[in-house]
Amino acid sequence: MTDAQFSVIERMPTYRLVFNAVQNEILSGRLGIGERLPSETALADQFGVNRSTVREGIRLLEESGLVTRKGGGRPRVALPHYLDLASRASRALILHSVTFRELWEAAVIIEQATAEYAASRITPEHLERLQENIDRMAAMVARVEADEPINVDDFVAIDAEFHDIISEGANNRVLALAREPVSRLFIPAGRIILPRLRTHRRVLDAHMLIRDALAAGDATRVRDWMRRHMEDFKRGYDRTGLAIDMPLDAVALGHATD
Amino acid sequence: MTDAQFSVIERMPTYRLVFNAVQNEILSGRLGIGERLPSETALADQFGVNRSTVREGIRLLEESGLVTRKGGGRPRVALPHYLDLASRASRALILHSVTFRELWEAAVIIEQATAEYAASRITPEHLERLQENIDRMAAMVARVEADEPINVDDFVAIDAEFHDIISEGANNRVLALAREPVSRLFIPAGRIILPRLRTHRRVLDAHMLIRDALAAGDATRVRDWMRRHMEDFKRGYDRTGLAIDMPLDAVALGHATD
DNA sequence: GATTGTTGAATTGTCCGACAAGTTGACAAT
DNA sequence: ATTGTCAACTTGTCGGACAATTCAACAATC
Repeated sequence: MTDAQFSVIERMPTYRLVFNAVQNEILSGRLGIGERLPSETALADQFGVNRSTVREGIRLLEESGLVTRKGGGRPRVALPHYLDLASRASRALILHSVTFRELWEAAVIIEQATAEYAASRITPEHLERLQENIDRMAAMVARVEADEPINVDDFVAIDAEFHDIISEGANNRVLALAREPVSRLFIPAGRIILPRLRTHRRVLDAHMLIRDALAAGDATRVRDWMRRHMEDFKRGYDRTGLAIDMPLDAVALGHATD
Repeated sequence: MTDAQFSVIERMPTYRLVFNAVQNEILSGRLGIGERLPSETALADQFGVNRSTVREGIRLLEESGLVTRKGGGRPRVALPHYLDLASRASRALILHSVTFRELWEAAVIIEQATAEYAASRITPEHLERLQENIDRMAAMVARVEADEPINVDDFVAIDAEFHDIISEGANNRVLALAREPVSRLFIPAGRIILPRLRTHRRVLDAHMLIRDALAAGDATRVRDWMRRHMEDFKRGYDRTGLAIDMPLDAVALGHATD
């Protein structure tokens, strides 16, 4: 009754073979990071294929991040930065219509853990950058409270930067990778909440409390304030009237084209 | 004294313009998911460029996941699955020489949270799959304890599958995205630990306890057992004598070529 | 009626050859 | 030490070409 099961036959196109071949050279270290790739004609000769085919293979490498073409011209071998993947990840999540609930649940976990690790590892240099960040935000809050207009995007960017600095301070690249796409998706949400509810002062206060706890190296206090900060954000979202289980749809895009 | 600051001039190559143009068509919905891309010649005419140029642009789309060429041939518009990014993410992490400590710290956080959410959301269907998974693992453990040889890769795969099922049960795609690269990097580590320490029985016991707690919907118990399970793993790693702050180097690769 | 051939048009994969624009590196001039 | 010049090399883009596949519609068969 049951038909026999066959595994899919796949005959890769040549340009993909080129891609794999060069990729292996890079991953195995025979082509070092920063080195210039052999010229297209050289590769074409070496592989015994046409230059056009090599070019298509190189495009794959380019998009996969193993090769960058700085400025105008010569492509170099690069090691793809893990955070570069974040933009694609957040794009994929939006296309899959993830909800604010999913986003927030993940964020509250990751941000808390990040902050907690940071408490014992953050350096004076990071604390200084946090202070500088807070100063900038304080200036904007002052303007808001004087009813002067501010640029919402700038405020949100400063907010995001604060959390990014803590992420650096946590000194864990795996966690940073997990955090990045989440953090990016938060930005459009922030853009919606802030101007409607004018929660600027609350954000600033929370940041200062977190900074203090970090400076004191008090992990549980850091964790606790971060949690409250995140819950505040969720309350803000709730109060905008946006349904928490609605997808973060295309509104969130905006700077789609890299 | 200070030189004037100029913003970088960027002149994109044409193939990249093609990439952006088609990408926008897709993201804006004018090109629907599953639809076939216009033919290369059609695109070339439309953009007023050569077919070769269009092809290079399509390679970028291909690698970025917005277009797939099923089996042999015709490219279709696809929405990139977020989990597909994971292989690239783990590759990037390995190239950056992340340490087992970083990996484990992230994993313990994410797995705990995932399991905890799963406690209140997991479906009978998922519980059934967990049971089936446990049965398979039990069979292997029995063979190990009878000193019969087993395939380590199979055991590790079953282990990973157990955690994947829970991740599905947690019903949070953002968390699943964050979890995936971490989970993948754990696999090679598991391959090292298991055969050396023969911890198969311990793993199975932990899985059964977690399954029971999930079935009972007891979030704190789930969380607790998952934490212990993860800590067990770390102890296992410690006892292999591998330094926790050493990078997970190329050993972890192995199936590099997609 | 559903599966299995047939056939012809459309499309992809690959190749070749060509050329303008730009980059690189060496060397000369200021 | 910066600036100018020049030749060799590369990349980006173009045009045309052809075999191999895939697709869709239709015919044939059980």
